[in-house]
Amino acid sequence: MIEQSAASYLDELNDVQRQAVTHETGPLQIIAGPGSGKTRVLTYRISHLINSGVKPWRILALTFTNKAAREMRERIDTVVPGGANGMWAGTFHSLFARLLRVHADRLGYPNNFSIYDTQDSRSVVKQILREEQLDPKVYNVAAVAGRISTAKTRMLSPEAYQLNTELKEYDKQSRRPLIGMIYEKYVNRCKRAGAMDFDDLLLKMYELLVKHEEAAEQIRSKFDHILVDEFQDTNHLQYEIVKRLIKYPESKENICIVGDDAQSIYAFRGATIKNILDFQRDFPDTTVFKLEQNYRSTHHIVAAANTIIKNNRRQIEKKIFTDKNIDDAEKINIVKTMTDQEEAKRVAGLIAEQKHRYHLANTDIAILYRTNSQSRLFEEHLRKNNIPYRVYGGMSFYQRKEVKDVIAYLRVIVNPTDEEALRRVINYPKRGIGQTTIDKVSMIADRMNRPMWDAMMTADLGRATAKIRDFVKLIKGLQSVLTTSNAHELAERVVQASTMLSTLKSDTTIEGMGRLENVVALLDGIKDFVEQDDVAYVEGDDPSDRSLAAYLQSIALLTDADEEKKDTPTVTLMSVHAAKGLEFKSVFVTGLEENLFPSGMALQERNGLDEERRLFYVAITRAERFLTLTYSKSRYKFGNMQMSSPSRFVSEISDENIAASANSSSRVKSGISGMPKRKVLRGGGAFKAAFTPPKDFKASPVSAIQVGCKIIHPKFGEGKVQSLDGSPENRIATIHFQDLGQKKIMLRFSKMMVVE
DNA sequence: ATAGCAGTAGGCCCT
DNA sequence: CTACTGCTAT
Repeated sequence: MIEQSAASYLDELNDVQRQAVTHETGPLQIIAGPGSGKTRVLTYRISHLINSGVKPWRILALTFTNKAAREMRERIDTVVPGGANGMWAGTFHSLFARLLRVHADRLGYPNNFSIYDTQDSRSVVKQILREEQLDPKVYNVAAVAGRISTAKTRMLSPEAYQLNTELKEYDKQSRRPLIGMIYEKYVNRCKRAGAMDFDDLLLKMYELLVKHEEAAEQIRSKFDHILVDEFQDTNHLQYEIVKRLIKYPESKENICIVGDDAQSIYAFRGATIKNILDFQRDFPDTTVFKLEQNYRSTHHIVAAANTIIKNNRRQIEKKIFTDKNIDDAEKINIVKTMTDQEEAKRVAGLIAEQKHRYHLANTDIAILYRTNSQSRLFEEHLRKNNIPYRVYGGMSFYQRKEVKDVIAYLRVIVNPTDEEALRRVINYPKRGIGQTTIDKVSMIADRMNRPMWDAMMTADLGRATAKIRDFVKLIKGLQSVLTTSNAHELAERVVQASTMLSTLKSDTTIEGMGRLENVVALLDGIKDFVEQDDVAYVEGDDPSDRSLAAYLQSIALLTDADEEKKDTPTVTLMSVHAAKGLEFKSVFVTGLEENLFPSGMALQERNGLDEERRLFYVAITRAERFLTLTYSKSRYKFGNMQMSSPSRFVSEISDENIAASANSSSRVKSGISGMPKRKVLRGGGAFKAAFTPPKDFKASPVSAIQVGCKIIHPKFGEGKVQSLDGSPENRIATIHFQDLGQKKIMLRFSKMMVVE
């Protein structure tokens, strides 16, 4: 029986793929180039394991997005009908959250702990900064939260952070010496709120495995096989956890990691290729397979990808090849425009043309960009051309205010100590509880060393006491039906009882109606969740956890890539990061300009350019047949028109793979030498403070500002650059202004135009 | 003490 | 462009 079903799928594989799929026990590493059938190998391998008698619930498959896990499940089901039932497949965060629900009490958290998203985390930091009266300009919220996140990923406790000289020194240099103290307060706040942030889901899992042997043993013994997808994008902490799950006495070390160092694009948030190298050290018996045959793209695209990635230093050696040597395969098209507007217009036009000429469906086409803010112009022009599209990323459904509000109510009902959720709804809809009262509650809570909720139930708050008690009563009333009603019924009660529904209904503006629609859509979504019963059965777990807590957990950990498709087939607009793992017949990679792609920030970081190049590699290898690269000579940035030069990546592609229409004249070599010369412009220098910039004022890129340049500053007027100081990203120019004398200016924040 | 408004400063990278 | 801050009316 095994042989028969085996034959049907093993025949679909090439030699290397088959060896990887049928490899029996012991550590396994699969290096998988783009389009090399990685997902197929992974799903067939799991199917094969199940066919050979491994119980699905003893398999742990860690993916990067929930969508990837879902698709894996579906594909396994087509090979082994019903086979994926009970398999542990999901993201690191979602599976660990599930395991932590069982063991949270050992770590001092309630089992119904909340999950703080990035916004919540920042809001906690902001509270602390306000209380400590730290200058928000110096202590930038995002930067502080970023430092805390880095510390957690490096497994440093607040105490360890305080003792780490390197971190201390860095903080001192960036004039934020108190980050260690803020970190400590942050951790206490989260703990008091019974909340874990995204990093905690990993960190606490690690803590559980290291410090709580009984729980660790229980978790380890659940799994016979562990598979990790996109291993190149895991961070150190994730790898440490995986190691502790699989390395123990008598372990068969059935671990399979799949990845491609050339597609590592998350170093900026701690992913490290070092994990791959460490893996070979930690598991010396590892069998390695390299999937090098590309089944996705034409030879032009594969050739371009190979040429580009060769420019990177140190990488695992491999040569991607294809036998799709179609003679008339379309070469790569390069489109150059004068403005970003025109770029969007051309792309929309080309899409219309391709659809017509090659009978492409909307879903065959994707527009990729480096930053989400670039989507706006494409949307505009696609609309003009009546091409349906869908933008992924950016503000997702669950990040909208009204949706977050409903969810915040639900969070408070499940876990009233969740302070971020509480703060969100304590005065929404308006019930006369202002900042002063909230601050007072917070202070009392601090003194009691208890959650705000406790203070709200008991403390005397003067005039506001009655209002607060009413709110407490509202929440308690909803809590009392928590066990008797399902998540959907409860959510309906919430919007009624909180008067959110009537408040929204009374708003008859277009936006107001949209908000109401969103809330209704959310309720529908909760209903779907409650009614859906095809969720994996997991041995030892509640087979059908449709509870409100389970719902909240599932939505807290959604990623951009998980957004559901609408019914209408659409053209896809997304960032290159979000496009990882996807493929399209026709791909437009846009905004290929220096300081955009590669991004200016990345260029200043060590190894930043290499990561940008890998990102470009990922972008172009998404294409099956048609690849169009676009760039513009100018672009609006920060509300200013900026000149831009073509990305160096474009010139790294060999001419033989580029379509003839994109002749040499459009292939401008990158560099800023092409800066147009400008006449000296005299602004209204007569009044010192009231300088008005000339009409054709255009900010020049920072790189264009050199010692000796004459510049015009929009406020200070004309001046001459005396000297440049500081790091490249924090370049400080000393400028002698005609009217104001010497001034030091941070180039990052000011917009100046070079005149000579 | 709270709510709504208007002006302003900071900031647009990817999770 | 937008998310905060401070002001003013209630």
